[in-house]
Amino acid sequence: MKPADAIRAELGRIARELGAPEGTDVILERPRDVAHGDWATNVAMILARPLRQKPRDIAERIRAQFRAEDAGVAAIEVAGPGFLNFRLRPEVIASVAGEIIAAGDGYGRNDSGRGEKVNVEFVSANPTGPLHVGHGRQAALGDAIATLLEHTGWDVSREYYYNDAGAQIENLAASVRARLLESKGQAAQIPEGGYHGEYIREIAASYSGEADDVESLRSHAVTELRREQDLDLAAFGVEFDTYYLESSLYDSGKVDKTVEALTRSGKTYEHEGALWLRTTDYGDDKDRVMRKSDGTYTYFVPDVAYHVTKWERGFKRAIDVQGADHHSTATRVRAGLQALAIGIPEGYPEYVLHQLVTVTRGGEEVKISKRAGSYVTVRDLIDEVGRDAVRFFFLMRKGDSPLIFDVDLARSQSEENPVYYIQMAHARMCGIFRVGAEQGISTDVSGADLSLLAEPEEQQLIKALEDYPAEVAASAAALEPQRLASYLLETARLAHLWYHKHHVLGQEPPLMRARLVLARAARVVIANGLSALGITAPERM
RNA sequence: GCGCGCGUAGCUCAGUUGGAUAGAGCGUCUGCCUCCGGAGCAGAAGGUCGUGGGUUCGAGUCCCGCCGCGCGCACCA
Repeated sequence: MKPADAIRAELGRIARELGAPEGTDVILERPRDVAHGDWATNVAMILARPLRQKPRDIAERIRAQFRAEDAGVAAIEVAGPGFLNFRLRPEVIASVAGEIIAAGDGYGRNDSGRGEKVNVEFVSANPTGPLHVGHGRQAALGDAIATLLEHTGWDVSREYYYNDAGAQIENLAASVRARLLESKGQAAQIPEGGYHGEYIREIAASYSGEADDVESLRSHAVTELRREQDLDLAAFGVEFDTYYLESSLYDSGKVDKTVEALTRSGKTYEHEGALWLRTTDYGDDKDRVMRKSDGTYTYFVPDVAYHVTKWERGFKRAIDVQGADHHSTATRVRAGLQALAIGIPEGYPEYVLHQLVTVTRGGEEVKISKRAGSYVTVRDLIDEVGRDAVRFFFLMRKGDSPLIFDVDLARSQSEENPVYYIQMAHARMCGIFRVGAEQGISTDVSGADLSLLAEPEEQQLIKALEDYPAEVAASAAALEPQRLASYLLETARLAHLWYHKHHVLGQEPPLMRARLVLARAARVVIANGLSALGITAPERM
């Protein structure tokens, strides 16, 4: 049993004896200030009202009844308005390092998802051009969220939705056709809303069919762009389980079926030749058109049909990662799903929205790339700063904030660059074992006496390592990878600090063995954390 | 105008779902370091958490108003 669990159990026992109401949560917190001990609880303050006693009096009674010895507690103090602060015996703290090594790659995982299916949809770029930086942020976010869910026991399916039907694809085909004709010396113009990037010329050049065969031209263009996007994703190290084509929703009649079902629900009406859905019944600020007066559907109808398939495919939970410029779709899609009244919960799907990305170089905003013309591609970034740095930079800020991607910082191989700082901490821990092996030192740590890990830097580092599973759980539950990123930065800082202050190799064998355990435990946590974020943990830099 | 989001150190941002004296990096200043990798370390200065109310033992965190910024407001996607 971990020290914290022992304390929690003992507090629970006493709380019951004092007559605490059923279901009283005993929460242990890591105090911000180390002067407040290793663990603290506010349970006495929580109990003050139901027990009708002063918080400090309750705290005193808990302290008196606490079996400190059994729980590995060295001292308990009552502080402030009624906090109970616990100080553990150093060897009890140190013992955690051994458990971390034993758990290895599995350290930090839990099964709170109970193996239930969850669908995580992200990127979902239209096949009309290379992926841009916003897609990169989505790819990093979506993939990390998916991995975090896997680490917490969910059966995750990564899904990519291709909007391969509709007006923009026609524009794409028309744009390629214009470049094709142009290359043959004929006058042609890219249509309004068409695509102007260099890649359109490349697609035109690789097309061998007739310019007037629009069907063939369109399919060629989509194929080429899907291939290109696949290469971008491969370079980023993102793999999807499913690619879902919008066109298949039309082909299979699912769109028509959805419209019929919505019409039957009585939530629609005809107005000025169009078919409307009463999305205002579900919190929208105005009703939305489903079928335009020209007979075609607006985009959100296939979106609703698409999400119905997620539900029917057995995903009781679905998460959509999207740019914040799409936030209005959330209300509409949910409204459509509710109107169908087929048992889909109100908050389905969950949305993780992220703000825009600005790329800067030399303090100036970068706006264009060679191939795409009007925007920076994710490939530009990966080529320039590497996959790991791109991923980390996209994950270190919460999605709610706009993100400034500083290319110079991401490239720099110094401690100013957070991803290098963390990877370096990992490499250093590995370096100890590498150098040890070179010097012929046995790095066998069996039977190490961990009570020798008593230096303040060691105790602090171990406590941080002990917090890793809770950080993973919190990060996954909130769908916020940046929490884990912050945690890793702090843990790397503590690892660097320890490394510089205390040597491992060259110490008396018992102390060295204990410190080797700590070095390995730190390595395990940093490696597991980086892996949860989709970032590699090199053994040397 | 309406909806969503965001205002925390000079800059870039964290902030353990409501806890104790609000933190980190960069920058600035003062020192240190022959080392398992100097891609280093110790310390200092720096704050009315946009603003005004409210909720309660306690608010950066929750609620309301106001100010500022971003995004969205099509029978586009």
